[in-house]
Amino acid sequence: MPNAPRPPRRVTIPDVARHAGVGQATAARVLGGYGSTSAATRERVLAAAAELGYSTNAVARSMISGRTHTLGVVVADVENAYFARAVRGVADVAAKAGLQVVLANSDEDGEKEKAAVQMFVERRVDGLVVAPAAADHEHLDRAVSSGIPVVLLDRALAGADLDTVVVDNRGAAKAAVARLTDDGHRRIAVITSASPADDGTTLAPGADIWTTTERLTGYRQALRAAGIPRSAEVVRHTGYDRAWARSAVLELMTGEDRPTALFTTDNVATLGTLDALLDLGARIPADVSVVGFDDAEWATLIRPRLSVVSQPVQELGGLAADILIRRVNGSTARPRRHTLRTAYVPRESTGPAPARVRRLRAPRQ
Amino acid sequence: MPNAPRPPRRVTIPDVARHAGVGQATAARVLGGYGSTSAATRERVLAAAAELGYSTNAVARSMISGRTHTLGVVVADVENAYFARAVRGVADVAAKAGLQVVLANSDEDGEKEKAAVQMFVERRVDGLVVAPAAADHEHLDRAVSSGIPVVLLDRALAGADLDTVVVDNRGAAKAAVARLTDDGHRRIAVITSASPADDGTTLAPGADIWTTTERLTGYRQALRAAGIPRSAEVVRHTGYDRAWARSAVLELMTGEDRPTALFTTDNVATLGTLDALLDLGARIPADVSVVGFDDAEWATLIRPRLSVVSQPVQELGGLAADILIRRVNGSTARPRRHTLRTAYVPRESTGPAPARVRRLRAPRQ
DNA sequence: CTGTTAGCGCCTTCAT
DNA sequence: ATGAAGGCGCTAACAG
Repeated sequence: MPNAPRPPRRVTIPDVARHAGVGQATAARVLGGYGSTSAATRERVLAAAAELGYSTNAVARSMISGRTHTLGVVVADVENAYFARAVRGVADVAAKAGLQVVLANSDEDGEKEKAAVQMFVERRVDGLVVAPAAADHEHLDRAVSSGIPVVLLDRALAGADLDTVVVDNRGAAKAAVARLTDDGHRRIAVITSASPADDGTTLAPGADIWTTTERLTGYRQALRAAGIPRSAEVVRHTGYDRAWARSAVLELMTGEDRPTALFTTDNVATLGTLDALLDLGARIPADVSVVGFDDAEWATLIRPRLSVVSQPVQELGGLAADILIRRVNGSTARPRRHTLRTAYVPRESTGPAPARVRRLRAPRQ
Repeated sequence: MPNAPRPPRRVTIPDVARHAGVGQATAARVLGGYGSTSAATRERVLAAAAELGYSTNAVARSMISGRTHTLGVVVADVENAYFARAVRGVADVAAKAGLQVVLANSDEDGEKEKAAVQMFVERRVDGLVVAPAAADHEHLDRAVSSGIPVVLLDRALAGADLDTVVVDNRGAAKAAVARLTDDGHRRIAVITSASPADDGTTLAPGADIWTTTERLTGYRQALRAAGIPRSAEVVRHTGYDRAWARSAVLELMTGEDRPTALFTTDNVATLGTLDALLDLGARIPADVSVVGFDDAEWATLIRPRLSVVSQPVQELGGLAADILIRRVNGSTARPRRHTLRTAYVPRESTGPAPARVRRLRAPRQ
């Protein structure tokens, strides 16, 4: 990196003070909006400031106040609609409190997450929202003990004494799958994305699991409640990749004893699953029912419209910001888990199990 | 707001120095990674720092260097996939240069944008990426003259002497519509979203227009080139709202002399358009061809797959960050416009104009 | 190689 | 109501 030249010197309070012919402290008082000053001097100072083009130096102010009016946010990837919405939720609430949001993408990489948290601590953000990718939480605890409150978003972390904002993934999944069993489905598969670091057969050791694990647990509970044996469970981990999900479903649906219902735990899996079903010429829901986790703008675009479990993503982000702001303002309430409600949104992709399971043939392709 | 308590005092360099039994400057040299120190003292300082849990105060450092290692980004809305991708592009390049990204959403509101820019200037960000919503650029010029380089993203601003990263909207639109005329379409409509502040009939006065205007111009040029008279132009402004776009298309397609091809200038318009077409039972492309601007994950999910004009959104963001970094490092090149290439992606939603225009009936609904 | 000493721009006593 | 002086935590000269 070429040695960056330092920026030009900006107009400072002493400059304004001199120009206005008042003391430095006086100028500071009117420009900082504190203390008391006579209307007359205020005018002169303001005029001088305008004339010189003065602009507050928030860095210097932070130096003294110890607050940066900034919230750090670590998510896997802002490009992911889920995180984009969550970030928006954080940003909106933050903005109302005069805080800005600094963003970091972890790409589900624990090391990147730790590096980001470290930076945020050094930058003295006022609070931190983290959708954890790393399985441990030492780095987060360190942030907290150095005075920066942390809120976990979307995913809980075992053993972490941190505020956590999540949905009841297990219950939501269980309820969704229960609809399927109620409709007579006995052979129900789960299609789920694992972390990209993963080899596709087992889940990566990481926190992103928590969400997935919970949803899988909910699925199992629903099957159990319907009297379906463990041996009838069908789980496909596909890696966080649409094409991968597609081929997994292609294989699954053209095999023996294929499922009559598919539950996808995230939108990447859903997209790949639908790709496969479309290519197979499967009729939804006549041949196979599909339920996705998380709503999406295209869920109502496709025909049949996709039934989903929707979560209040923006609210999750907003609540995280809220909690942080409260802590910044001195709250010392015990950290706790906040669980927001999901909603099962029945649309057209789910229906009764077919009386006869039609055989699906792989596309020429 | 409750008066925020100031944060606890953190471990500082003097603390570490004392603990290590060295002078303050020595400790600073080790911890700041500059100057030279003996291996022995370095060890002691590092040990002391680790023991006390020292962490650099980037705020104090910024105070001196004048750099915050931060880029401000103002977009309409991170929730919008387009901006999410652009932000990601900026963040990736920024991260490689050790910069973080601070985010602000303008919601296409010029005032919000100005407030955000103002904040960024006060915070002394090292550079600013703005997808302008405001039509004027005084606030941006002020940022520049106060030493903060600005890059315009996605939208140019008339008369602004700023680096600008865009695509050739006009050319791309013209090329896409030309495909339609080549396919024999003579009645081609444009469906376009205007700013939400708008009443739906005219475009709001703002910069977001630039993109739209250019695309409309391209559309007109293509028609003209195909010998289609101005009187045959069909333009529907729908407000930035999917349902609105849907009803506009519903009305348009059930009326007299309906179009045989639709060109949508953004994804909200595309979504609403497809909603309408689906509800009308229109066969695509037999009854009507559709071309969208901007690719999307669902463009290949629907059948027929959607033909689109795709733009390198991440690259746009990355280039913006690049330019900024170069300027931070001292470049004084004249600001210029950088135009990235788009690609027309033919898929299945476009085809020859129908020989006989089938009448479409409004759905019972 | 190391320690001392000024500030960076602002807020904050403390006097006046 | 206003001014003078000290310090937030760090870097940068300058000596030694």
